[in-house]
Amino acid sequence: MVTVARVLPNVTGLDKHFDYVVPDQLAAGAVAGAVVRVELHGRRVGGWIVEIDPADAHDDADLKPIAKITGRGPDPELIDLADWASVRWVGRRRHFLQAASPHRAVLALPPTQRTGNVSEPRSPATTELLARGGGVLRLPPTSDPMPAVLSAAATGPTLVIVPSVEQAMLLGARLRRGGLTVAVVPDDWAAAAGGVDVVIGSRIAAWAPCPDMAAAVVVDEHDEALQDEASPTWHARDVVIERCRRAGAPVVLVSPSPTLVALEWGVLVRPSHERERSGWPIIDVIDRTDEEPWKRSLVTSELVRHLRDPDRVVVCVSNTTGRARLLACRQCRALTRCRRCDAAVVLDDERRLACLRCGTVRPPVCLECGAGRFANLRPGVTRLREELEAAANRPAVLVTGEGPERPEAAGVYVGTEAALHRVPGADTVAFLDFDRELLAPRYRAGEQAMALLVRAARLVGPRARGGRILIQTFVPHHDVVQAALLADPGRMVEAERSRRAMLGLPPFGAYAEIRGAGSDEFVGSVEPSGDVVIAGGDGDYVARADSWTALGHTLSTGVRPAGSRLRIAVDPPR
DNA sequence: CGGACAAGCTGA
DNA sequence: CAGCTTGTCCGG
Repeated sequence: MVTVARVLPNVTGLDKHFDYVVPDQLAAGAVAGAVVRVELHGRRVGGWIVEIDPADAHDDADLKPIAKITGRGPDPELIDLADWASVRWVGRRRHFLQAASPHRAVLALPPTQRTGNVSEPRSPATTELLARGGGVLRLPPTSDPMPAVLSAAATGPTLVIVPSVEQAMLLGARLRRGGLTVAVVPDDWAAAAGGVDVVIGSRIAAWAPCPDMAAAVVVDEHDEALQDEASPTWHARDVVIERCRRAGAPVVLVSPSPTLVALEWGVLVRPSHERERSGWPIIDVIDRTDEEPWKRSLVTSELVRHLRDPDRVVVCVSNTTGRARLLACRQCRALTRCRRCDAAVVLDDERRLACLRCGTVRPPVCLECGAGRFANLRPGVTRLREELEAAANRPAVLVTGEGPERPEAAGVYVGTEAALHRVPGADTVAFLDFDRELLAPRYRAGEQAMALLVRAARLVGPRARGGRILIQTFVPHHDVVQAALLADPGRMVEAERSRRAMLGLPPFGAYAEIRGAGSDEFVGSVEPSGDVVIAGGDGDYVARADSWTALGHTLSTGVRPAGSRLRIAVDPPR
């Protein structure tokens, strides 16, 4: 009786498994998840054992032997999770198994190093949520997630996801100083697999080993960095939720402004309004409808007053990279908005007003006053820095994605969103043209705009330390603006919920974009089923369904044409 | 994916 | 019909 191992080769474009014989001398390491090398079509390729002695094994006597066991890989639970994710995000299993594997070969695991030492103050709210089986914890932007993580770690081995590698290293170091054993993945993959108190990392940690996992914490659940922007567009929050559901472990999603997906998934616990308010900076809303829109100046008198304060470091943010143009009625000054979904609309080639978010098209007539002439409010690009420098009477430094990682020190910075990442500290953040974020033609625009405010809040600090955010907008009563102003992110939820429910958008529906060379053939090969609707044409499609499983299973029946550069993006962030 | 091989095309 | 290109299939 020979042992047969089913192997998934780590070869791009091939998502099939093959059976091999396990030679006696390799029997010890030939377990499900092991990283191996096998001969395939005359070449040595890497791969993973996905199953030992499968029931439907290739029964030919001439199976080739496994050539080598390279090292450890994902446990069987993670292999199953990769199968689930390959349907959920219509990706190849290989992609997820790679995420679940160490970067360098791991031959043996270090011994378990668990202390269970949790000494520092914890978060009673987290403890309560964990006891209830998990949920959503809203914390103001300037408060520390560490107590929540400690509360989880007090229950046993804990998986922690944070948005960036730097945050993982920082929080990991703090947890170590607190006496816990910590594996920062992917570097400490072997230690994580051996067993530690806390396994922590960026989104890839959703796939990290965490034996006997007792709980998981996702820090900054709203952060876009938790989703892979390349296809498959998997989201670490959703992977962790499914992983913990299977393992019977509770998850706590922590965020200053939880997404609608999180709020639909679990119960919300939030701090007292006083505590939440004190954790936000002061928000000043500058209503731009007070000015003449065709003057196009982003340099308002209120902004100038702040720029001229020599004691404050001011960061001015204006995202000029976006394509969406902003129009206002020349007669009544009202911003042109979509009648159906409220997003900003643009003039298309046929001089109609087109919504880039929901596709609704209407004649070029102002909804407020019926006039037919519009002013383009799109501001200038690099000239802005000069304008602000002149207005501020002190030097202003330009900060963009192309510039240096650390800009030279200055009192005034002007830049794109990158400035919020690169400027080391500030007293005031001014969003010169917040409507571009707020009304962007993406269904998550509101949440993404709120995420920018959260980032700005962390840069300037809480109101007690003088932290201040200026928001220049034509829509001062927008839910997102009001939510920030009142330090109550819950205020933006209801409107968002009903809009998404009406349009069948996540979490009330599932959708995916299919585009690129080969998409016409792919869409033609999909077997229609259930409520899945695919619309579009000419290499650009949108598929919709009531649920992710229906969508994923249906799209998985599609055949990717050989050599196609097809991109299937399930719930893409942008 | 990338090699093998079959079918299709060309020029003598 | 050799010699070459193009396309499709398959791998254990």
